[in-house]
Amino acid sequence: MAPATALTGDKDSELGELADIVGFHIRLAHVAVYRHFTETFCDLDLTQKQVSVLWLVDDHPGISQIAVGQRLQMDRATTMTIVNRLQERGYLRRERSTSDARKQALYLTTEGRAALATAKGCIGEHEAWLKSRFTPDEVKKLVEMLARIHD
Amino acid sequence: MAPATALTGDKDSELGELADIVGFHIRLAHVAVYRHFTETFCDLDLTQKQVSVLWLVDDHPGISQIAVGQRLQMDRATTMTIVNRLQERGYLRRERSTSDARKQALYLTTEGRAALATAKGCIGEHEAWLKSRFTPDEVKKLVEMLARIHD
DNA sequence: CCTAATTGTTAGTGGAGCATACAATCGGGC
DNA sequence: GCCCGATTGTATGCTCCACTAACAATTAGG
Repeated sequence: MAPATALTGDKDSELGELADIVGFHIRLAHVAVYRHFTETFCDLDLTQKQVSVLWLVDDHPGISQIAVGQRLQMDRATTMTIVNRLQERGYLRRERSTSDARKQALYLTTEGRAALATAKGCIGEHEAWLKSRFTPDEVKKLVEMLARIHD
Repeated sequence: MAPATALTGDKDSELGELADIVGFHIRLAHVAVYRHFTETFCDLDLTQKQVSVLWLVDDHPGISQIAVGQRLQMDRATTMTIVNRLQERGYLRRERSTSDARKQALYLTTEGRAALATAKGCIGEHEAWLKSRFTPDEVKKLVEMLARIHD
């Protein structure tokens, strides 16, 4: 091997041993997806997490904060800050649950539903960009393997 | 469907439509990996990024900051903060490159090499935890697909 | 030689994750 | 029915990561 700095950037992936680490590739893939997401969503000013929360609340009206956190792998404090932000922007509202007064029931506002609808359109493009790298079978396999990691 | 809150958390993945979004699974998998990483690395007090940088510098002594950033998908500012931290902790040092005075050449210190060696051991466990979900063929396929995303 | 591009640096902003502590509420055992 | 532990939400404060914008030094090319 060349002693040092034989890497004037002609190839893009001079990763060395690091290329064998699965977790490393997951992190890089996540960063790449995150970057593309924010680029295609600059006009909406919503993050992945925020859209996920809106989506989940839309699918499960009256869901509690803790349940949102569990499904999205966030602790209570993190969920709080995101819900706070979305509430400040008028996208969702809290109501104390009638069945369990400890819980907050979350609902989308009309504005929240509108924002989510727009976001879903953008996510369509985003997903197309992502899926263009794979056959439908590969997509299925990839999702299944990723689910094995986060479940 | 039940009108609201039929979700008392008996199943873990009541994700609804969200389950069809590839980017969403990547994010969840990343969070799960990140969490496990930090748990097994609490004694070392190094983050994934920091270890990646140490590893990369070890593989490519004299590498420039910009090259590190390119390979790890970070911009210059982010690379700066990480290199600063590692330098403050005495794990690497900067030298102005002789061939191009704009560049900083990065080298690990003895302490940095020791820290990296320890980190690699922990990463071994971490990777084993991750790979235990898959056959060797699946690991290969997964890495290959992730690389298609971040390249 | 002058201009444009590259690299590093600084400063500031915001999102996200985590730990801790506290209050309100619920549930089960007695 | 009452107390105690568990659950849920809330507030505070910290760290890390990613980004932008500006600026200085250096290099490369016309």
